[in-house]
Amino acid sequence: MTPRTAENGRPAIKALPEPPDLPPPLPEPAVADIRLETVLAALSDPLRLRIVRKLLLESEKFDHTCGWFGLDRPKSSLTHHFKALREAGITRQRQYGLERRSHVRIADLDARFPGLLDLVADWTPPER
Amino acid sequence: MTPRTAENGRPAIKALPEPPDLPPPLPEPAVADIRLETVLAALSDPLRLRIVRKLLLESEKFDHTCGWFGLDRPKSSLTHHFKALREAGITRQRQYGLERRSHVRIADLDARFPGLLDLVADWTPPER
DNA sequence: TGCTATGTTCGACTCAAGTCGTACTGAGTG
DNA sequence: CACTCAGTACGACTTGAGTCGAACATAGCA
Repeated sequence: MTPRTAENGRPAIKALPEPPDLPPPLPEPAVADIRLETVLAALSDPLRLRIVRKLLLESEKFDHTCGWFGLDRPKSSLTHHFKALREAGITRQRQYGLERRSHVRIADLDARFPGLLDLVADWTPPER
Repeated sequence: MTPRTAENGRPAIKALPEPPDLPPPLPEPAVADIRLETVLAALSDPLRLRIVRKLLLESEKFDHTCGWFGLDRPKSSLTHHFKALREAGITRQRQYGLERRSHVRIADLDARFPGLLDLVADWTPPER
């Protein structure tokens, strides 16, 4: 594992290479249009913080469906939160048949807001 | 000016030494109790982002009154926002006679969320 | 004593966000 | 074709945040 920050010993957060031919991403802001206010607002919700953190720390394959997260909420709520993350520029979503899979736009966010994703990865959810 | 981060050339953001005898701070969370969700929510408002950024970049004396910011809002709105910043653990406020002066808890925030204040300092307000 | 200046407190209003149920869509499968 | 499964779309509800005006509090000063 290549560490994300050389100083600490935390596991790496690494952008996975994108396979060549993929379904096009759902509508999302361009890198230059990602706004700090919007990103912070999107990340101020504990559920979305959990989603992004889990994507950062536990991603195995290229991207993951809503169901992979094991969130105990109705589907309509999940749609809401995943849409918020995508429209803020935090995640990218692609349609694979029926499934809509998400991953974090690591390179884009690192370029725009260096260090931000480390804070998310280090976050600990509030107990109970 | 000692740079906050050695790599870039941005002006320093430095915690100023606290004079020995000061009025006690208004109620605020302890360092360990500062929550990322809360901080991000507090910073997701453009006006508060402006306040913190201005404190980081233009602070000259130890701390500043509400009026120093030159914000064109009624006083009750300012009270609301400064309280939100203080209760999130971002700023510290002290009462000097009639005035309530604020400064950013730089050391505390750096310890808890390294890099976060750099993002605020680098932020550019939306035009118009 | 009164005036001014700084800022709080309260309550009202508006609006956005989170929450969810229900109905729908569209791909895969038998 | 009928069925299931992943997820969207829509609308309703509730809550909390931002907005502000008006009234109040208090330190300093003339």
